[in-house]
Amino acid sequence: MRTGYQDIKDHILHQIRSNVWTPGTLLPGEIDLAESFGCARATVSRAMRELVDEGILERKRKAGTRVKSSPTRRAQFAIPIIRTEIEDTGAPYRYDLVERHVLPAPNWLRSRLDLPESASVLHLKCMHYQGNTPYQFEDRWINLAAVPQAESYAFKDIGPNEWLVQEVPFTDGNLEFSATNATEDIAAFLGAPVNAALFTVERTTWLADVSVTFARLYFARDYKMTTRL
Amino acid sequence: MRTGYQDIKDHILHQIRSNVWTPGTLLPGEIDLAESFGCARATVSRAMRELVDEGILERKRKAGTRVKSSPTRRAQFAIPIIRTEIEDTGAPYRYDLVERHVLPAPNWLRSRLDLPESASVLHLKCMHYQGNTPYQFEDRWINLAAVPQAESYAFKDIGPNEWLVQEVPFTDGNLEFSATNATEDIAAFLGAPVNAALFTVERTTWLADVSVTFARLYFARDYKMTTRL
DNA sequence: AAGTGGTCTAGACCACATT
DNA sequence: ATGTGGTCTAGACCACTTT
Repeated sequence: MRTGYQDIKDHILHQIRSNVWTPGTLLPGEIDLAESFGCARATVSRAMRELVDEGILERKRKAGTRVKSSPTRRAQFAIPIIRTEIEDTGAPYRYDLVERHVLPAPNWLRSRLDLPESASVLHLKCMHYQGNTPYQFEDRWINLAAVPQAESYAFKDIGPNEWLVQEVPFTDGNLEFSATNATEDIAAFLGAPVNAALFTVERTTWLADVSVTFARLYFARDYKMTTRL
Repeated sequence: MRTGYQDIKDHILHQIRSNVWTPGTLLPGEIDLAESFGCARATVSRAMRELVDEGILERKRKAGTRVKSSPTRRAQFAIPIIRTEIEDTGAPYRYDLVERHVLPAPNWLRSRLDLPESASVLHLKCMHYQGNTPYQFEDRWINLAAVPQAESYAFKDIGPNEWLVQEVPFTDGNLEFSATNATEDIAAFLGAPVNAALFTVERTTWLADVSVTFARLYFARDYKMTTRL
């Protein structure tokens, strides 16, 4: 069998794991490695490039390739559609629209989404259930200038999360994870005591230079988001 | 200038963003695209492969390449060394060891780390400050069977996080993000009211089949972890 | 100036999933 | 059986960074 880029990745990882190549170590150059593996330089190159992507190695021209000293391993996690996430647990998914209003964008939202003073937004409050258990409370704001068709959509059966994903492409976004003490309102919706610590995700998405939507997602008590390193 | 893989990525992303290629659309094959761009197939291949890695496209042999219908874009975030994270803000970093004990592993930890009944662990409580402001309370458990040299290390000046990163390689790990109500103890350390919602990270790391360490990190109030999509 | 990684090419063969 | 992506090669030239 021929030596593939995956074999080289494995070999490098093995050297690191067995402490042969410790953080900071300078690895042999691509040409040397290619020779010792008996493969083309491009193959070594791909292996090393992927290890850089995975946060294991650092490369600089002329300086060579080193084992990253603070292995800033990048955790990746997917942002699933909530319906899928719940259905994957085997439980039925249920969605409820709690409130729906069109209104002028409040100031805090205007500054967050960089909206003009005249901006009009659609504000939705929704509940997502796992079976009969409250799962997430969604506080969603949609920029009607960017997504005018949202104004005529009821969101009675399909949540804004899912609808937006299908309807509107986006180019950029950011996520903020934090913890929030449950207000009376939200506590009631989620069936949690007032002041319970809730895992909270705030998400903003943009289509090029235009902000599309902002959402605050409050998860039920004891929710944990998990990811692998 | 020659057409590079980055140009092709940009072009594909542009088609998607301008709704020419909507979710589900079948893209031309590599050979066709290579011809229309006037480049080698390998170049197109790399562009598409990276877009798959980024969660934009889906590929299946024989079936071709499609725009992913539920753009499960993967958020990536780095797990920095806390000292670096703080120093990057411009503020000085301060570390304090609060408690340090060697003890038999409690049951909950044994089951979490898959430790034998006789296992002995090092338990540390530490505080991390940003300037004089409490930043994070760290509750750390180290498997002394995996890291015997920890027993003789004082952790007075360097935190276990940083020490472990330099000292012990790891192969796997997982992260859990959640929200916790501050207990009296932790509230005092972090200067927060009792019951304040604290963003919490639980991290387990393994070296092959041996568990290395488990940590609970409680962040100060209002901490937000941010990442881009 | 020189050495390293970064990218591209043109061609080849392989592996897999559908037909 | 066929068509698609997946990978590899051998060589070339470029770009960056250090000396």
